[in-house]
This record gives sequence, C-alpha cells and structure tokens, in this order.
Amino acid sequence: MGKEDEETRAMQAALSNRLFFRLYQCANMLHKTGTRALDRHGITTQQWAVLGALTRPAFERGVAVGDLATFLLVSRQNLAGLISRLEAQGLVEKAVDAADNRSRLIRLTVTGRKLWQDDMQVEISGFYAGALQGFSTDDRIHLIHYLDKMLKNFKALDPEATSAEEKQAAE
Amino acid sequence: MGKEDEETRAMQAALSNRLFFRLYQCANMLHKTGTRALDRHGITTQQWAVLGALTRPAFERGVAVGDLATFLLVSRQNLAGLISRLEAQGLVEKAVDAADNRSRLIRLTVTGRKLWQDDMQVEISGFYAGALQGFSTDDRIHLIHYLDKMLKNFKALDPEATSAEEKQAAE
DNA sequence: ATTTTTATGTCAACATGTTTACGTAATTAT
DNA sequence: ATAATTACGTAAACATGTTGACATAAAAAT
Repeated sequence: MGKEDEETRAMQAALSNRLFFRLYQCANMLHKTGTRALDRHGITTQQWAVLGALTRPAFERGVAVGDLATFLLVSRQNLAGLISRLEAQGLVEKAVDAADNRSRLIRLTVTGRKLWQDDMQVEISGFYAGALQGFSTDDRIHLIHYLDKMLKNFKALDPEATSAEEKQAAE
Repeated sequence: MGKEDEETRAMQAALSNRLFFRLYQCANMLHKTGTRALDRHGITTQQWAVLGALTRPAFERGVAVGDLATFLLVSRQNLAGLISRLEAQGLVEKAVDAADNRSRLIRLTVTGRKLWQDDMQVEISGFYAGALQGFSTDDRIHLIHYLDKMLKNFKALDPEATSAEEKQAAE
C-alpha cells in the first residue's frame, strides 16, 4: 500500500471523527437550548418530540405506545415514563384501541393540543429561527437529506430497527 | 399578509420541524448503535468522546475538567461522573497542574492510549464505514459544515457558552 | 380448545444529561 | 493583608436514554 493511500485513509478517519463529534455536540446543545427555550411551559425537547409526533395527521386519532417508540427511535420502557409525565400534566391521554384490546392508543388531550398550537409555537418558531440562522431553504433541504441518509445507515446498523422495518414492510 | 406568504411560512416551519426531528432521531441512534459498536470494550459513546478528546495534540499533556466540559459541551458535574468511571477503569488519570494547584489535569493513562489506538480503532472505523455508507468525501465535508454552522447558532442561544467563548476570546 | 405470539406494564440497574447549591482551597485583585 | 474570584468536588433532584426480566391479558395460530 502506498504512502498516499495511508494519508488518504488517515484524512478520511479525521473527517469522520470530526463529523460524529459535531453530531454529538449538536445533540447536547439541541437538548440544552431547546429545553431552555420551552422552559416557560416546563416542556423538554423529548416531550416536545412526543407532542409533535402526536399532532401528525397519521397519529391524530391515537397511536400505540410501541409504534410511537419505533417512530421516535427510543425504547418502549423509556417512552412509558415520558408519557406518564405528560399524562400527569394532562397533555396526553390513553384510550383502549377498539380494534385490539391489548393496545392502548396515546393521543393529545384538548389541553395538550391547545398548548402545542397556541402557546408553544411562539417559542418553537423563535428557536428554529435562532438555530437555523444563516440557513437558506436549500441548506435546510440538503441538511435534512444528509440526516435522512445517515438515519437509514444507523437503522441498518441496529438489529431491532431493521427487523421492525422489515416487519412494517411485510404488513 | 398574502396567502402565499402564509403558505411559505407554513412550509418553512414544516421543514424546520423535520430537520430537528431528524437531528433528534440521529442523536438517539448515534448513542444506541455507537455504544453497541464498542460493547466489546464496555465503552459508551460519551466515554468515546472523552477518550477521543484526550488524544488531541492540544490535550495530550492533560486538560482541566472545566476546559474539557466546555469543549464537549456538557456540564462539569456530568463530566465528573464520566471521568470517575473512566478512572476506575484505569483509562484516565488526574494530575495536579504545576502552574495552578487548584486545577487537576485529566489525561490518558498508558492503558487508555493503548485501548484507543490498538483496540477501539477497529470498531470505530467499522462504525464510521457503516454510518457513512454512501457518503462521498464532499458529502462529509458539507455535512460537517452544516453541523458547524448549527453549533455556532446553538452556542449563540446558550448564555453560558457565549460568555465562555467571550472569556476565551479575551484571553 | 390449547398453544403461541403479541402489546403493554412494571421493576431494576445503569449511564448520561440538566439544574441548583454548598464547601474548600488556591489564585488574583484591591 | 484582606477580599473577591476561580477550579474543583460533591450532593441532590430530576428527565432521558439503555438493557434485561417477568407478569398479564388479548389475539392469533394450531
């Protein structure tokens, strides 16, 4: 193997190193600044993610805990605690699935939907504006594209996510 | 305000929503798959970040806990626990700073450096290859650029990080 | 009808992240 | 010299994330 190949390999490794370290830093800051942005409402970025998911048209009539965990890419056990905290705040509720009595459907309460639409949107759009300062629409689309692509790779690395995907594809 | 303006604004919000949700998902998967990749060595992604930071030329002779926390963008209290676990594993050590007796410098032990160089690199390069499948060198550079840019915005949103930056700039 | 699978709940142990707060010791500023 | 600041350790309380394990009840397969 030539010297240049070695150098190229070392450069590639340094590039990857930097990339994932930046991702790690961004993740830390996302949660730190995001939670602070919604401090007035006592909502964390994770709760934000749950509430946002529940406003999706597909989940509007309720979603099973397991499906929500698959969607958010967190564990069922972790999500259970998150949901119980949101339930205690009166923002979400559980209803038994008419089609499957084993399944409880999580959905927003009227209070939860109101909080999301009328109160949180002010801080959320402010946060978006701050965190995406200097990003053109094209930049945003490109970044989303890269994150999408990386996410697919991550899922391929995760045995559970892969089988869950296959299961979903087989339905 | 015209109807098109409203639509543009809604589209922008949907775009930002998707972007940060992807970032949230990528962060979850980074820790899940990254920790699993290094499972054989009992190293988590956070410990990985610490060890990686300590191999930087600037930190090779040791770095103060506070400076390391600033660099990793985590709190000092959190880092203390992380370091004590790495210390218990014999991977890092603390030494008193000759220039400032208040300050303890964290640095890799011989064991730690050996683990990083001889053992972890195999799994790390495998993880990089998997998570960046389909990414050209240009893609990686562009993604790093976007993450860098977003990180700067996050820091601007964080009162502490901003003051720390200013403090550093003033030195 | 009986067995197996599935969905959820729950408990436990652990690592990571936050914040607030207090003590101590060393340095720096006055 | 005295006072203020700085660096660290440490503790507590909390929210998030992981894994593993076990119980239960309903659905699905045999």
